[in-house]
Amino acid sequence: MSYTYKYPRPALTVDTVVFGLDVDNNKWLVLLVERGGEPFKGKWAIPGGFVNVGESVDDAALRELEEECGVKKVFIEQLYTFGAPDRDPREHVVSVAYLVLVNIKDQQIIAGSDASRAEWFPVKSLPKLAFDHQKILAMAKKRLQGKIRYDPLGFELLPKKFTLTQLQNLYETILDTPLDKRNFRKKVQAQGILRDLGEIQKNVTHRAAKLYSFDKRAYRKVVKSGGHFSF
Amino acid sequence: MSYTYKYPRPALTVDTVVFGLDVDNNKWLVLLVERGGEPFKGKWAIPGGFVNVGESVDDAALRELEEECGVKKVFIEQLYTFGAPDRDPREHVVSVAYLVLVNIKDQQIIAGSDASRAEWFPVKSLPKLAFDHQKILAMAKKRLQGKIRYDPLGFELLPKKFTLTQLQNLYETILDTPLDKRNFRKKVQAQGILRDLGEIQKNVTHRAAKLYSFDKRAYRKVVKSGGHFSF
DNA sequence: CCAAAAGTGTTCAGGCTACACCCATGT
DNA sequence: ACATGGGTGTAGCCTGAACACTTTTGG
Repeated sequence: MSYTYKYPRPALTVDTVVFGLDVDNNKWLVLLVERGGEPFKGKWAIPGGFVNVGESVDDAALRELEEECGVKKVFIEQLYTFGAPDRDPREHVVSVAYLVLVNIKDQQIIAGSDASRAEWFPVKSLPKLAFDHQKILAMAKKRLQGKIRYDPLGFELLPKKFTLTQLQNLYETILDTPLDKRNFRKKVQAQGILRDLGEIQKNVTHRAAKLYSFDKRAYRKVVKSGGHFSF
Repeated sequence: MSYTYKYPRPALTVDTVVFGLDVDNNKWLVLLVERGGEPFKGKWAIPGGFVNVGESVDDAALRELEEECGVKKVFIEQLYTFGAPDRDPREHVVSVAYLVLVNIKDQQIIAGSDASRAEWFPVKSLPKLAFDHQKILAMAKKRLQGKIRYDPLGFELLPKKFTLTQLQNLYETILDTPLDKRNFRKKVQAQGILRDLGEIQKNVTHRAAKLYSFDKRAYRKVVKSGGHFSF
């Protein structure tokens, strides 16, 4: 079976930049898949695939994520569309890139899937990537770094229950800069969007920290009343 | 002639939201074209058209802008990609939307072109739009309102030489909020990115204001030294 | 008792807001 | 002279930055 059109069409794909955080070692991670076929066979790439006709581009991104890496129920947001005609050596392929954030602990189900292997890499030491994926990834990094300051995205990378130190480590890791502990805590707590769970860490070899969760409800209230988040 | 593919492909288009500013009447304007054919014949729409194979998506946007409205040499930036399968009643059409800013005075060459009429509409009183163009326009408005605060985009909407009052009016018009004159001037001038041209307005019936231009060179210096613009 | 991380306040400087009057020009 | 917009300074407030010690817990 085949499909014919009056004018030629570029192919349309989605690519999903999936970020995670190694909370214990403070490493910013990205999920890559090894390409099983040409071109760039054996090279690492951002997961992605073709958009089906009749399927929204957003849905295609979600579908590919699940098919290729078993990733489900995640934060996803459109990043940018890459449309240079030579970005794929075979033909003109336009790709809509997405930024995806996951809590690694929830997603240990990764890797096993399709033909291709999936693996987490530290953003700071990446292999050479296929296509223009280096460029896409660079943009995704910049976007996250920019947006995390004024949008409570970061929580997507943490477990549901987290300590203030973990939250601070997250910001320090993504922004690649040290932050003052007291100032950080004051500022975060002043926002009124953390719920103190009344629980503490278990199995730590030192004073146990209080556990918090992100209070989405409170956050929406803040936004509605004209306020806004800023880490 | 026709083109055949193994799998069906969505069509790919670009849509360009072109904003202008009526400096004399402080009106935020958008350029629309009247559709000459079905669907939505006779309705107003955002200018746009199909992406050619072998042509980058950005280039397609520039080409359509010029073909359809005679708009040339402008600020352009990718906005978002709209990919719902039902956004065009004929078939699945994915559209990459662009945000375009022009100085109306430079672009009086508009309107005359292609088959379709082009016309400026005040953003505050728009006709019903074709397709999902209402949604695209809403997004473009929000993007400009958001970005104008921390990126010196606004200058693209003004003539090369402008007064501080015109600049303030621009911000008040786009942000839809009144601003304090003294504070505005202090803040803007503190950024050090305006060049005092040593000229004054002509043909005004009151004290003539000094003319300024945006100093791109100085701006880049500020950015390089870690600073940033904020209106 | 030692190691390791949790938790907590104050001071200072710079930026933001609010606010009102005189100036230059054309008619 | 008057109408119209152009142009200017100050004081209070709030926010952000710098900075060090005590507490809790497990080993």
